[in-house]
Amino acid sequence: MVVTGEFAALCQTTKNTLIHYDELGLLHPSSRGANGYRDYSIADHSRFVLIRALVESGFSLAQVRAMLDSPEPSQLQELAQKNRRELRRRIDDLRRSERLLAEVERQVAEAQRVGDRPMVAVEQDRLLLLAKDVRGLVDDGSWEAQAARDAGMFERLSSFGVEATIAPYGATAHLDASGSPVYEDLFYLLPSWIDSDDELASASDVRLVTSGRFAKIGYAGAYSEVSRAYRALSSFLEEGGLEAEGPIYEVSQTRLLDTDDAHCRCVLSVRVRE
Amino acid sequence: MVVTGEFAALCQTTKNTLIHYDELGLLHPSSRGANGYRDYSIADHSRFVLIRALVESGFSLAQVRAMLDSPEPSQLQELAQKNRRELRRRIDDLRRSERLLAEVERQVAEAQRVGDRPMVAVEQDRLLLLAKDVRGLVDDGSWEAQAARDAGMFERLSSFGVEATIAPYGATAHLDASGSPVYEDLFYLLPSWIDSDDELASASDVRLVTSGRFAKIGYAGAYSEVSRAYRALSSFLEEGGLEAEGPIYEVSQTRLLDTDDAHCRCVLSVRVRE
DNA sequence: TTGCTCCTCACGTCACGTGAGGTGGC
DNA sequence: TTGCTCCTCACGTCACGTGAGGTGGC
Repeated sequence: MVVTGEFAALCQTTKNTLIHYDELGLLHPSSRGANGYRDYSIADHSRFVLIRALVESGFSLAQVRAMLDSPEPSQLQELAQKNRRELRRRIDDLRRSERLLAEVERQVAEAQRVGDRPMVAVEQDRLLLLAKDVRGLVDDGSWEAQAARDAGMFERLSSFGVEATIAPYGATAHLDASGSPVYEDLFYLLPSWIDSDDELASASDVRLVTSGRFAKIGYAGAYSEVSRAYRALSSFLEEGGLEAEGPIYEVSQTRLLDTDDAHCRCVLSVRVRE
Repeated sequence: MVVTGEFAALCQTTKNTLIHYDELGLLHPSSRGANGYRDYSIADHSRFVLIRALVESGFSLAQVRAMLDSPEPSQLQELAQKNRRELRRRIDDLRRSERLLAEVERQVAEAQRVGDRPMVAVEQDRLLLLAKDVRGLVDDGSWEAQAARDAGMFERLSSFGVEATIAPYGATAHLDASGSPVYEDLFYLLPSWIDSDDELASASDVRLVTSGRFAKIGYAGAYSEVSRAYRALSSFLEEGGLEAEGPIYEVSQTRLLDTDDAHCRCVLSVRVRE
């Protein structure tokens, strides 16, 4: 007598699942004991494994039941083809998600590596996707106008795939007389696996920041006091006799950790003349 | 004003999902109209896309909420790593399922191609997994003994992966004086993508049927009358002056179509001397 | 007014999971 | 008797889907 618990262990599943399938008429045990105990056979195991394989291929329990109840060859063929296409789509989606998670890991590691001690490091090429009309994105005029801009930005972002949606974003800035930042362009930093060789770099809203030596400093704290990091960076340049070239890039590396103004983490970097 | 329906379209989702997330506190619209209408902003879109990316990476809504509520870098890192491993596992599973569906397609196509007209065709190498103690698998002595055999067979089968579970199965046979089949060994036909080069071929319960020319005939009907196919195959050999060599392989190609004895589809094949 | 949206309950669905209360075999 | 299983309701869960009944803007 192969009873429910034992059979569940053989099938690497739970009793509840077997009882559920029994209730649905998907898998009745081939016999019952005098005491009402379910008694499974090898044929039941074959059927169970088949059911599981189909369920994991994306069929619903109802579909599986229909297939096992009236197995028409041509219909089966059609279903298999349809589900295989669906499976391939899901595999592609999951691969994109995997890249997303890899990017999250990379960003968090980077944020932890760059502390609040300034340093000079070599950066690779970086692609910035510029957000037009910065004022409109920071302040907001009318909701309608913002919605229209939003729609354009949404589309442009999604054209880079899901990963772009957690792309680090930031702004370019220069310093005013008092050493406080004045922002110029808002941008998204495109993921490093996007190649800068192709047509992208020539798009009007994409800017390539070529590789080179950059002075960098990390900042974690309230966003309202980010200017302290700017001052620390200035002091570092001055003390090291380094000459800045071009704008300062303020990048919020980890969108995920960036939930309110009180807990902001970002990295400032500026190119230094060789 | 970017209202629920409009925002849902921008997000490629449904109103219900947005309302659900609002109720869960996962994504409150950044403001409400005087009439109670939800009003979404670009920040809400960023948050939504982030939520979706995380959900599709395998996080539950509760997990996503926890991450967005208190984003601890080290905890996030850990979660991302864990989910990435899980994702890779799921991708592998889906790829196996995809191969399973491809095998289903191949089998159904094969079953439709081999009609009930006998023919001679070249077959590639085939690997048979032999089921020991045929009598025990067909008749059954005690349930206990069968369960013990089952367990062994189950394990052996699962060692070939999920696809093996819909592997065509069958039996070898020879003909008695009246031209009816006498069965010898029960076997499973291992999927064609399993390579015969490795240690497999030397296992005691695996038999390699080398490639060559085979006489074949398909059969669809009640299993109780399968001997008609055997007789048709015999006649075909006789009329063509072909000499059979070795056993006749009776293979039920499509486990999926094989739900009861009344609707059986199988293929008979036997090697012909060159 | 018509046709469209929006809102809030409230219940349904899918594939199970989880006790609750009672029985059965060693 | 103790400790284990088994059984059958019945209700819970997760991520939404689906009307039901009422309101609001052009």
